[in-house]
Amino acid sequence: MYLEIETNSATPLYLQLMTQIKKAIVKKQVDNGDSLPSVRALASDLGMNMHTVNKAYNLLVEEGVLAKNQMGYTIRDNPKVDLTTEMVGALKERLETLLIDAFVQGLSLEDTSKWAIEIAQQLNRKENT
Amino acid sequence: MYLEIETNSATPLYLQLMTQIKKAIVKKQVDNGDSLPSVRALASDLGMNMHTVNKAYNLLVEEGVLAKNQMGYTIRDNPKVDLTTEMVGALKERLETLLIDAFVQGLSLEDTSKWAIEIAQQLNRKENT
Amino acid sequence: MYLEIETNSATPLYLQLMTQIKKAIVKKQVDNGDSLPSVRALASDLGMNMHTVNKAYNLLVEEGVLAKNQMGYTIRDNPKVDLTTEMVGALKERLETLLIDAFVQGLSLEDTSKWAIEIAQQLNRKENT
Amino acid sequence: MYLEIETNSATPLYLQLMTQIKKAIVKKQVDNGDSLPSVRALASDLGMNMHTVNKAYNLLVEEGVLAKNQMGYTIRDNPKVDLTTEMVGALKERLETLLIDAFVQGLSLEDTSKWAIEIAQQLNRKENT
DNA sequence: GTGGTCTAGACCACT
DNA sequence: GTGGTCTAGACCACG
Repeated sequence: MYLEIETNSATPLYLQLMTQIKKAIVKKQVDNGDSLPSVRALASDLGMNMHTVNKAYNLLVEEGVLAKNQMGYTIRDNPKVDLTTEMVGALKERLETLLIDAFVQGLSLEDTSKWAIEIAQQLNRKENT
Repeated sequence: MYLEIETNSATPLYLQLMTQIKKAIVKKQVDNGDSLPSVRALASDLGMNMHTVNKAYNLLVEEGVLAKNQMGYTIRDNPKVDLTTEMVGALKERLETLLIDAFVQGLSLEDTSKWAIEIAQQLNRKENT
Repeated sequence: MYLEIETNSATPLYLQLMTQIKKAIVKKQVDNGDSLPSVRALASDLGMNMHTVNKAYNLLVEEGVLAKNQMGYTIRDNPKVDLTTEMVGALKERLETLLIDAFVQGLSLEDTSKWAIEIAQQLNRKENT
Repeated sequence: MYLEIETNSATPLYLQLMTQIKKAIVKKQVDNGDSLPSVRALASDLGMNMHTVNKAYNLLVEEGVLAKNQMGYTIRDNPKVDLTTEMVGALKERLETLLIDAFVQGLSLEDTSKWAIEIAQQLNRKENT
């Protein structure tokens, strides 16, 4: 599992970390039950603060993406928790603002759909690292 | 132009204001050249501070959504001209993380596409308020 | 003398008016001694406030570009007042910040010089309107 | 990096600050990647308010002169990429009004060119402070 | 300790 | 009456 973190980015490190882990799951570079590096190990690997990794892991547990046990954190792929209406609502809202931003710049629904398809294809293309 | 602001929201007021204004443009509730309420007037209307509105207005000018002259701010719906590569890149990145979040929750590309279509239809449905 | 004023511009109207009048002088569309439209007339012509025209005229008198007498304002071309060191200093400062802005964007002295020559040629090309 | 701010100047503090920082970049007193003083530190150094420095920094980020990450602001001297047509247009307009102002005072293109060369030489003369 | 957001209030420039 | 600038001080998010 390769996690790509950009130190020079305005988006918070813990958020980048969260999406990178999710991305690895979506790309099937990790499987259900796989255990993640320890907080300390990953922190030193990525050159970031322990607290930052910890925060990301804990939020992923809340989202149902990771499981926490005595030995550490593991991937929790298939048996996803049921989609709360809140989560769906939040996603739809993000989608709406994204579309508004696109439309106001003169882009069409077709343009963005095309992008979405491209991105989805890239995510389905399994790559090991 | 009805602007819906939620004081108890995690997203900053000025960002909410920006999307609400863009939404009004996309929904064609306002037209090119229409002038916006004065910074201070809107601020007191929405129960927020002048500087917050000011920030939103100025950012919208930078995005090319509003125009500014000596007498205030006006809608600039017309030829947006150059979509910077950065802007497209930023939109694509937002779309990617959105899709990752959706997929990891078990949603499919079809699900999100369906939502996108619904949202786009609502945005095209002209509503006056 | 054609004066081009852009209502939709961030630069103050009185400043636009001042440069337009100076431009007409530089382009020799008006000559020394020519009288200018009255404040009221010009104001209604350009659709702006009397105070605004008045301010522009008075500042041009201060700069030595216009002369004021009982009958109104006249062009004061050739016998320019001596260049105060302040005025030269101000021009040099404007030039410096302009060059800094250009250089920091990756432009060279040659680029800007080329522009300056083009602009100067256009200004020398006498056009009557 | 020495920043020269004049409190008793007609030009706003945040603009002065912006040009001073750009000047330091052009004079190569700072390099790509160097980090800038924190908003609050610089503010107290220069005897101005945090928000004023903040505004200058943020505008410089938009101009592509600074980069922002979680830990603060850094110099971004490198490939500025796309010079927007707007930016070029704005510079040319500033140059035109500057030339008009110069010509109407009896100065020639040669005079101003000479100044430009002097200024450019001074900017190329590396000075550390 | 870093920046981001929001509020409050003052003064100035432009029309 | 419009926005622009500056100050002051508070609270929050990130690392």
